[in-house]
Amino acid sequence: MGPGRPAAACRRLVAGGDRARAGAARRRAVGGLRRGRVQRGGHRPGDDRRGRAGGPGAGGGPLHDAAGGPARPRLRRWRWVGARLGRGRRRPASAPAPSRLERNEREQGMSFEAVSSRVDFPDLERRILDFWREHDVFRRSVEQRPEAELYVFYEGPPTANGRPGIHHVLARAFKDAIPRYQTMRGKRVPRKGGWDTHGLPVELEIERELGFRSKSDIEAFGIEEFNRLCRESVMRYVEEWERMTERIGFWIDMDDPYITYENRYIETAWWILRTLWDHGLIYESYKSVPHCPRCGTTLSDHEVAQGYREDTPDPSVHVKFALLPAGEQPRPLPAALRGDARVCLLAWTTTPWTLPGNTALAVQRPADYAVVEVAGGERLVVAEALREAAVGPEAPVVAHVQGADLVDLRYAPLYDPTEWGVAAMRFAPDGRLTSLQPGERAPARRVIAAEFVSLEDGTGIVHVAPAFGGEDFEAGRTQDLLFTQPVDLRGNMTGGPWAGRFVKDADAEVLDDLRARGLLWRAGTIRHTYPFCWRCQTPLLYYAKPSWYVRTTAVKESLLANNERVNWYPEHIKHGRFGDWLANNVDWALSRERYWGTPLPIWQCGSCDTQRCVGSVAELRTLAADPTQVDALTDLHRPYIDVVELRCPRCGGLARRVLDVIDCWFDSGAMPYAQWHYPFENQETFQRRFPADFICEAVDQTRGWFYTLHAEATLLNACEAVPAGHAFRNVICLGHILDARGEKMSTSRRNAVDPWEVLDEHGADGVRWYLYTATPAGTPRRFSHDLVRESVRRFLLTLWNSYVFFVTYANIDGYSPDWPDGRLAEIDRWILAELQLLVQRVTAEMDAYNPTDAGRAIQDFVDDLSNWYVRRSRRRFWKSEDDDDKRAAFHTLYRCLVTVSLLCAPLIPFTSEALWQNLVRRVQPRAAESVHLADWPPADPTLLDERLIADTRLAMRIASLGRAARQRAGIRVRQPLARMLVRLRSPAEAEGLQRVLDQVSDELNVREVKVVEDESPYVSYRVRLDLKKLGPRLGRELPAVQRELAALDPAEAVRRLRAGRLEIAGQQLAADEVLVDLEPRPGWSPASEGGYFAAVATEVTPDLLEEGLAREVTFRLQNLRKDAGFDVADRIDTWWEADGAVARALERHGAWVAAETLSRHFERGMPPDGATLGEWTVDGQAVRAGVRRVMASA
RNA sequence: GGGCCAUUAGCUCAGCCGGUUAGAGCGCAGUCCUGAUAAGACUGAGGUCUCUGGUUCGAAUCCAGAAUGGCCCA
Repeated sequence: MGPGRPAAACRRLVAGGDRARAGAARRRAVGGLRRGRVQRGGHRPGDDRRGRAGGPGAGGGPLHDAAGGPARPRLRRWRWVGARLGRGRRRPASAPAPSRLERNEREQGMSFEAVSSRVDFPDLERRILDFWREHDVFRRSVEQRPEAELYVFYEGPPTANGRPGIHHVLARAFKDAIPRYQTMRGKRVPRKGGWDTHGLPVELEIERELGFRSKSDIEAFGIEEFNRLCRESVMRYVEEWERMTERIGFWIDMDDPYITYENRYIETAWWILRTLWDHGLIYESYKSVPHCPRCGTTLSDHEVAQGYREDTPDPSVHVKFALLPAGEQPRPLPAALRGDARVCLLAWTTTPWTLPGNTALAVQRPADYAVVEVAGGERLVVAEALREAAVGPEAPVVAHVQGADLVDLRYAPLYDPTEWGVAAMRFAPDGRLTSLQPGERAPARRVIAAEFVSLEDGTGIVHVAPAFGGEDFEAGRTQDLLFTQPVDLRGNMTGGPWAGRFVKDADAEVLDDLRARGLLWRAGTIRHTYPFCWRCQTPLLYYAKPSWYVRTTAVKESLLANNERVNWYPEHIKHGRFGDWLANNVDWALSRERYWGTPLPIWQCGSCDTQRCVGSVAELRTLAADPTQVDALTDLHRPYIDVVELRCPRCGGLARRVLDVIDCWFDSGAMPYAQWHYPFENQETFQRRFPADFICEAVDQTRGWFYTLHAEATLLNACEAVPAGHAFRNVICLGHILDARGEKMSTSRRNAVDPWEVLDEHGADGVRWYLYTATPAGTPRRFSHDLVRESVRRFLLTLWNSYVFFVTYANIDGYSPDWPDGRLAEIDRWILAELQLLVQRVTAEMDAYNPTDAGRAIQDFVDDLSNWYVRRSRRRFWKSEDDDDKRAAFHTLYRCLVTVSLLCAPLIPFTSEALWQNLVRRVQPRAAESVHLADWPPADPTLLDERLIADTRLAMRIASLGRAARQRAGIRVRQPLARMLVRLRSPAEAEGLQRVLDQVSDELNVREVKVVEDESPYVSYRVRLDLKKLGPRLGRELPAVQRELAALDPAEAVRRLRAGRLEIAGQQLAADEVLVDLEPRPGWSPASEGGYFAAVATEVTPDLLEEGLAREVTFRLQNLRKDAGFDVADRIDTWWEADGAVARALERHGAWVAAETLSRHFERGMPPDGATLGEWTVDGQAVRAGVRRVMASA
């Protein structure tokens, strides 16, 4: 028997005896597990082998019994949560007296409910959900924390107009993690749900269902019924949202949510508007606005921002505007433009349909314009800088003029809509548009100078149509241009040959017409970025019309200043995307000419035009011409509110409401106030819960909710109506989930992944874990089943298996956390040190709103726990003596698992709960009833040992080197080797490795690991400079030193270096400034990496060989046991037949093999009938064996 | 046209306050280990660290420019 083996052998023998004593309970636990495997897996290969090997007798006796025959009732292992919860249901939550069943199990040593490694996470999660529901865990987790320790979370209301997609799961997963964490940190985190119910999306859904094509369809149908349908449709989706929300474990109070369509919510919105109105921050203006012709409404800036589409094809046309003859000009023509030939100004446009609205051409005053001659003697005027691009290089230039020379010249209109019956209008001195009075002369169409004219594309001459573009409108107002609007709000031409045509459809016909008239110079197609309606995908038109605005530009500086108080994650959003947005702030277009939304509370007098803003229902009643109309209102929406007329306080006339509703984004930004019906109710609650500590949404909300929240807070704060100018202190800004093609997922694009499919297959925790750890919150991520599956396997299953391992052996030994302490082994102190590091790290990351790195740290820890701690410690759990070492191992693993379940709780609430219930709650009745009612674990600095962590990392690294060395020599690990040499990077490392050396030798199956400094007998050398140290010292001298060192004999260099007298190129080099690598010599199999060197002695002596063969046979026997379906703890009789070295090995190491395989008898000879047989070739020899289970005597 | 972010192995991602031979997981090939593990280890194949310049003794890392992609703005 080889050195070090006898003791292990003895321990194993005793272990077998001890297991036998553990009795029936254990067999129920572990044996049942085996049965479950067969049942769940169906027909498995192992069954076949067993049948063949065992022959006819295999069907009866103990085998039959163990395989799940009728002899024992089946255990409900898969329902452990349910079983546990079932009991919990019947007893008062606060009086956890152990049931008789529990006591029985305790007496039998069953500390924990048996669990299987073959876990069904979705099933497990459903049971946990039942548990939470029945024990009201969410509510209690909030209410058990002191009110004084408030942590405020705002729920960004989902738009309830569509089904939830996987991208919503992402947002809700992140929204959930932080509040759960803060709760465990002792904070009270109320989480009031909310629903965004208003707006175009909802209307569109109904329009689609009713088959409507325009607003007039709605009017004809009736606003009352239309809005009723809108309200109903919203409730339809809310239910599915609630289901998804619960399923993924997002804890939010959905029993008392704020709903933006409720009267009290609307009333708060009115209060906000009234407050702003009183401070002059609301105004009406006639402006060019982005208009959706299908929805028939203005879009706000941030709505437009949602809908830009790149690569949109549009006409790209150069159009000729003929100058009027000299006689009709207000001043003499420049010489270059005189003559008989027709002179045209060449303008470029991508919207031919706007040409009928043209009333001016703009040039840049200081720019140089060329006059070129083209076919037919016609002359074209175009900016010199763009001449070649616009008319080609071949056209001869006949003259140059300045932009200034062109200003004020008159040209012939391409079309004159006034002839089609379209009103001619002009701007009044106050900026408002007025129709021309009869007899009033219209402003002439002429050339103007403008700043916005580009010399980078087009022709340097810009077609101006004040009815459409924003710059055009402003030019019209400031330069007194004629205004004609030949297009209606539905985007149809209102007169002329194309009356009734949609503008985009009219484009081609306009071009045909111009071509026929010789006014088209060139027509092509351009692909550019163009805005579309963010919901209905109709191309937007810029259209001049009256609209209501919030004067956000008045508080721009405050918006910026208040942003400084917000922590953005990722940080770059703050001064990047969001900061830029604020810096480029424009007034908020507030009104919408729609139906399902918060009614704009502005009434205008029919006689004197006086406008007033109403800030509450009570005020409305006081002002109403007929207060009973207000009393009768049960719904503040249109059309009911529209009938309320006010008595004008100035002239006594009747005032009617301006029929608009407001931008639904304003609703969402009103949420901090409106969710409490502030200031009409809950003043104190509001004060305590403003601003929020935390919000979280996807990055598109920078222009959406993040902005509206921030803007309304700043505006109200500027009005001194609320105590802070920022609505949130910390915000996680999530990157989008992309589909397989890398495109953003969204309901409107209909490419969203169905979350149910993913949740049903992988479980919520798996999905959550993937979402947290795959990429940092702010970066976009692709989503696929495979990625989630991998995440589950890599982390959840690893954690689960460590947990199963613990429970299995804890039950065998009747472990209980109240066992006395053991004496910690180095490996225990190591994993506990790692655990402290983990606690610190996870705490810091969660404090920094970084679940990603928190999760990754946990994942790394669990990997170490499973693949080093548990793997290396297995035998310590098998040992039977109730000694210090075993207790230490159990306590250590227990502590790790419990702590991990706490650390994971905010991220994977289900699995954490499962661990907690079984590991903690079951054996410690006074512990928190749920992991989510427990406190966050503190780090224990006394357990933190950085040195030990470094030493163990080193041991792992050396073990890896050793495995590589074995691999290279082709010697399997089961074959013991005599020696391994290790050369480390420093004496300090050598010292550190000493205390973990036995982990290395055991892992590598070498009898001795020797750390050497002078490795010269075994190796040759290679030397390199330590650049990190020498770089700063030597600088430019470094390459020379490097050259000379390379020329030196390495062995000589090492000798001199160790003698402290290595001088190269005039530089004295210290021992730690040169790195020495080692190269192999015969008899040793080396491996080296990163300055470390290891070599195993490759000689296999007969002694070593025999021990290796004994191990080999042991391994085969263990597999045979497994195939036979024996329980881990079953004792067996073993017969074997072999010759030669194998026989010698088994004779010599028989006792050890017997102990390892729990063999009561280990005999050479023919196995009897009924034994399970195995036959193998080991070391070239045939080996046969048979095993038979010994009936338990208990 | 402008801004922000990204670009590292076939895929998903680390690394990035400059340092020697750039890593992990998945996938692939082979070998091994294993009575907790549907796991694990080792080896191999697979990288011009997007490109071009610059700074530096030294650049995946810092700087400038470009390209590509995503998001946002105009």
